[in-house]
Amino acid sequence: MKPQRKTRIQQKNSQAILDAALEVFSRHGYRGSTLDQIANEAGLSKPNLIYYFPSKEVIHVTLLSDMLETWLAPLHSLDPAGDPIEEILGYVRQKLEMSRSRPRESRLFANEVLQGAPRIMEAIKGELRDLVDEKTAVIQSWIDEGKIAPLDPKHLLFSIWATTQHYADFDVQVSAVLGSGGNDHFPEAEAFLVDFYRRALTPA
Amino acid sequence: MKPQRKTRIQQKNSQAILDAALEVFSRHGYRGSTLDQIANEAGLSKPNLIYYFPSKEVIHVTLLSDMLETWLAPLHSLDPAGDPIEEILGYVRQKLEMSRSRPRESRLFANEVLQGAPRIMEAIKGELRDLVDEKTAVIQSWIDEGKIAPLDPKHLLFSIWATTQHYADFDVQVSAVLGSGGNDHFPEAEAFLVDFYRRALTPA
DNA sequence: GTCTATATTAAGATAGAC
DNA sequence: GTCTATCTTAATATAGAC
Repeated sequence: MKPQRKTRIQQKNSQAILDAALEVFSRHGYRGSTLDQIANEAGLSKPNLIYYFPSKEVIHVTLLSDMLETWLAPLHSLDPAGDPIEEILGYVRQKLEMSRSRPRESRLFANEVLQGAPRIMEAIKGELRDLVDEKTAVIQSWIDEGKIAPLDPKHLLFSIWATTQHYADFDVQVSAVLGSGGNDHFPEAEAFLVDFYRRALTPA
Repeated sequence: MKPQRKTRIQQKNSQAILDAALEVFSRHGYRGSTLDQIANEAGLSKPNLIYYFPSKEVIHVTLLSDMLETWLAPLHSLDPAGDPIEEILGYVRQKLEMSRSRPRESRLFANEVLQGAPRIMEAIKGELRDLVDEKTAVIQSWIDEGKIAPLDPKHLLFSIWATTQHYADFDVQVSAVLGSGGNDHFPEAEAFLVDFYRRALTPA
């Protein structure tokens, strides 16, 4: 047998570690998380965990890098040739869907930015900022053509990030305020946000 | 001299500790913060800090309790007898002003909720939820009278919390994306949010 | 009221047997 | 590849001198 880059068991364990680390880091932040918790969650011993990743920091950076592409994908897909209002509403829907399907990634990112983004500032000032510049230019052109209301495009994006990620990052507060047990609040959140943004964006 | 409840020096040191703790907890979360950091920031020795507060947890809970009243004040002041749109826009302005003047409190709260709100869930399910129920009933009555657009009142509040607190909690990302050095982005944030909510809330 | 010194626990990481 | 045992450092907290 030729040597493989990773055996099946290594693939499985690496994945289990990253999944466990996402669970722990997303709730407790970097410094609030321990290798013991991660190893426990992954069903591995602490030294075995260190066999796969050389340090706590490497696990954290791996998670952040892995998620970045996924995180930016919805904004990438904003189509300059599409219908302006529907494009933006589609972006809102996709971002909310990310909060629904990947709440841990959202909280991981929120924790990192709250703490001053020490491990991800480079990407924020690079990739993210470039993409925002590109897409806000598109939104500005829609405004100039009178196709959507004249609202500052960058602050419009901030509002979309804030309102959609809120349902992942502040989930315990949302559930506590809405009551009604373990209900899924995303359908009514989507109905609200789509209606809300359509009203705000439709030109007078 | 009669004994005082607290000498002047005790008042000063207690305050210095709480201020330092707010600085540290708001950036690193509960478990990510250390008494060393707090003592250092307060200009006191670690044992001296423990002389004033019996434990790390007590300091944290004190901060959370102290801020809660301040935090809910803007929503308390929403006046059922006022002009509906102006009342809600006033609430948006007050919440944004809180993000500007008290970003550390905002981040402290965000950290706590992100981590599942272990130390504040009681207040969220009690005081906060009761107040939200009271004020969303007011907003619903405005909707029923056709004075504002028919948008789910609770999700409307979530959106206001999310968009205004975003400028405190994600400040490093906002600054990185907007660029332009150490500029104060709050004036343009206020202009955006007021315009945005006025459009969304004005009945068709 | 404040300090130095230290007890105690837990965290990140390593050594070496199997 | 995985484990037990352990090293090292740092964290919360306490004891006791001043």
